[in-house]
Amino acid sequence: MSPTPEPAPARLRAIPSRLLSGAALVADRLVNERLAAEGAHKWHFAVLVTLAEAGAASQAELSRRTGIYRSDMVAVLNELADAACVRRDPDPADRRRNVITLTPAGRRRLDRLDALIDDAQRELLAPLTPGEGAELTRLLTALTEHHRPAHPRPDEQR
Amino acid sequence: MSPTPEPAPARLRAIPSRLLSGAALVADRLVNERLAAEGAHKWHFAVLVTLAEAGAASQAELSRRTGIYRSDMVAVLNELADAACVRRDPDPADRRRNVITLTPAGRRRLDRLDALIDDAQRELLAPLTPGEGAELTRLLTALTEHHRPAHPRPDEQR
DNA sequence: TACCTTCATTAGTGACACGAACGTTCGTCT
DNA sequence: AGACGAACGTTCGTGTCACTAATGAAGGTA
Repeated sequence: MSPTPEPAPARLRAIPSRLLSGAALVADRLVNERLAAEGAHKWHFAVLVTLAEAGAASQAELSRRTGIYRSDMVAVLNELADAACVRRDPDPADRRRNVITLTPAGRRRLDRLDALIDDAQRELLAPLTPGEGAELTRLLTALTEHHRPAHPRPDEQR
Repeated sequence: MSPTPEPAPARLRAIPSRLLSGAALVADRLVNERLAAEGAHKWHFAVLVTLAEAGAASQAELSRRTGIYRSDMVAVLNELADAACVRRDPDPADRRRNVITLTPAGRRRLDRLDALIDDAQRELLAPLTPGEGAELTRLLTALTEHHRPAHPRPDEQR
C-alpha cells in the first residue's frame, strides 16, 4: 500500500487566495518549461506580443503595457536586442526615449514562442472543459480588473 | 484629461497563466496587508489551522499538509513557539520527530488570524457574486488537483 | 531662469519556492 | 549482529520575481 498522502485540511484547501497562489505556481512552471526549450523567457514573449500588436514603443510604454518594471525591462530588451529580435534606436523626437522596433527575426521568434505558450495554456486548462476554461478566464479578468489602482501617481511604473 | 493608461494588448490580457499570476499577486498582497496588522505571516495561519483541524503532528507532517517546505517550516515553528502559540516536544515514540502541539494561546491567535483571512477573501472576491466566487474556487481546485505529482519519491518534501 | 516630471539605467532589497548536505534515528533485511 | 536505505530536523545556499532608490539626461511649463 502507498503511505498516507497526508492531505491538507479542508479549511486550508477552501481558501481562494491559497488556490490562486498554487494555480499560479503550476501555470508559471508549465510556461517556463515550454519556453526553456527555446531558451526564452516569459517576459520576452510579453514584449514581442506587445510590439506586434501595438507597434513600436518606448521602454516606458512597453513597461506599462506588459506590467514589467522599467528596471527589469532593460535586461529583457538587452537580450532581445542581442538576439536581433528588436531594434533599440534613440527617439529623434524625444531624446530621453528609445524607440523599440520589432524586427523580422523578432516576428519569427514570436511565432515560435506563441505556439509554445498556447501549448502551455492548453495543458494548464486540460482538466477543464472549454466552457469552464473560458469561465475561469472571465472570472480572473473581472477579479484583476477590479483590484488595480485607478490613477497612477507621478513617475509611478507599471 | 487623464493621460492615456496604455492598456495591455488583448492577446496578453487573454492568457490564463498571466491572469493567474496577476490574481495571485493581488490575493497575496491583500492577505499580507491584513496579517501585517497582527504582525503575522501567511505561513503561521496555515500551520495553526492544520494543527487545529488535524491535531498535533510532526514537522514533516505539517510540511506536507501545508505545502511549506521543511526547511522553511523550522523558522515558522521557531516564531510560533516564541509566541507560545505552539509547543515543540521531542516525540518519545520516534526520537527523530518533534511533536508540535497547539496551545490555548495558539488557538486564540488562530481565531484572530482567521477573521483577518476571511476579510481578505471577502475583499478579494468582492467583484464577483457569491455564486461566481464558489465557481472560481471550484475551477481552481480542479486545476490544482489535476496538476500535481501523484507519488512522491524518497525523502522528497511537500 | 527655475522647477518638476519623465526617461533609461544601475544597483539593491525582501519574499518566496526550492535544493544540498549533514548528523541522527528508525525499519528492514540478511 | 551488522549493514543499508530511508525519514527526520536543521543549516545554508540558490534562483526568480516584484519592487524601490538613486542618478544623469532631457523634456514641459511658469
